[in-house]
Amino acid sequence: MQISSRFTVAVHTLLVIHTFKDQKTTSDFIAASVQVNPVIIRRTLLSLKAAGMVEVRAGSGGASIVRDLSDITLYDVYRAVECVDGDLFHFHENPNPACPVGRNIHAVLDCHLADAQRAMENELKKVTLLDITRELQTKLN
Amino acid sequence: MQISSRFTVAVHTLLVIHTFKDQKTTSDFIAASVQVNPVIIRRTLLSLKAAGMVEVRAGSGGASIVRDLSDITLYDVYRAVECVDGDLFHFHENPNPACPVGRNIHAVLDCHLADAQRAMENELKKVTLLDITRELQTKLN
DNA sequence: TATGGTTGTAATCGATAAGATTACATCAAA
DNA sequence: TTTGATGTAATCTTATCGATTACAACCATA
Repeated sequence: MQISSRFTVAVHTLLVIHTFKDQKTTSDFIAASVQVNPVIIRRTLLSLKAAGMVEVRAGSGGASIVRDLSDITLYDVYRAVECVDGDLFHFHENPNPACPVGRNIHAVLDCHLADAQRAMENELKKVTLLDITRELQTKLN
Repeated sequence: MQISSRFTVAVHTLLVIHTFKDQKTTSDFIAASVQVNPVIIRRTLLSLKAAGMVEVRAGSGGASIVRDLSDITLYDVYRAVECVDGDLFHFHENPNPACPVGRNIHAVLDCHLADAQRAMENELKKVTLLDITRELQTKLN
């Protein structure tokens, strides 16, 4: 199983808003670049808005980024749109407490899973949208 | 979306086989500890066998670990049972090449996603089954 | 203020994947 | 040969994602 594309869609969305900040970046416009349904983009924007990253103009249309790009990490975007209830690894629900292994499996495994998840998240925290937009600019030249 | 429970089920399975190595660890026996259907355990064992970690006695029943515990990392188990085609993050399929963002989104994002995935996997590589069994033994005392 | 384009949001659909379960052929040892 | 396991296919349920349709609410502007 994979982490859903909501994350990459959200990053793409933010990059479009930034790149075309002089135009009206409607959900249809963004959807044309991402090539997903506009409703997906609207839902993505709702999540990003809830996280305080963008503002969306209902009625007139368009979205803008309202936080400094250097203050938005990939991790922030990941958390804003991904439905992770906190745990990356799904644990089987009912290990048998009557068994010494079942009774202790969580105690011996949880910390290692948390370490792995944290390592992944820390990597995402290292990269800001500013970094990404600069890399994008380099590609465009 | 989460990584499936196949991974934690597989680790649990290996721990049961090791902990009860003096008994006949059938799929029913293991399933009773994990509390999943025995067929799930049999499929898990098939994967672990394909990865050269266990041998399973068809007919007579039971499974054994056939590699040194210090030579089996959590990452090995993860790869053996998890259907990851390689990528942890699912990328939206068709970014629009006619858009400067769509055309370059992979170029600017892929390496960061790979870094994050690698960081997670490296953490899993640090932990061996020997470590886990020792921690389990500590809990049991 | 009437219009038209846009957002917010619900509802439905199809696809995919996981795990549960049933069934049974195959196998190996007693 | 009987008995208890494994190997494996098939089916079912459930959950989630993304696509899609539909429409009310919204707002700038003509």
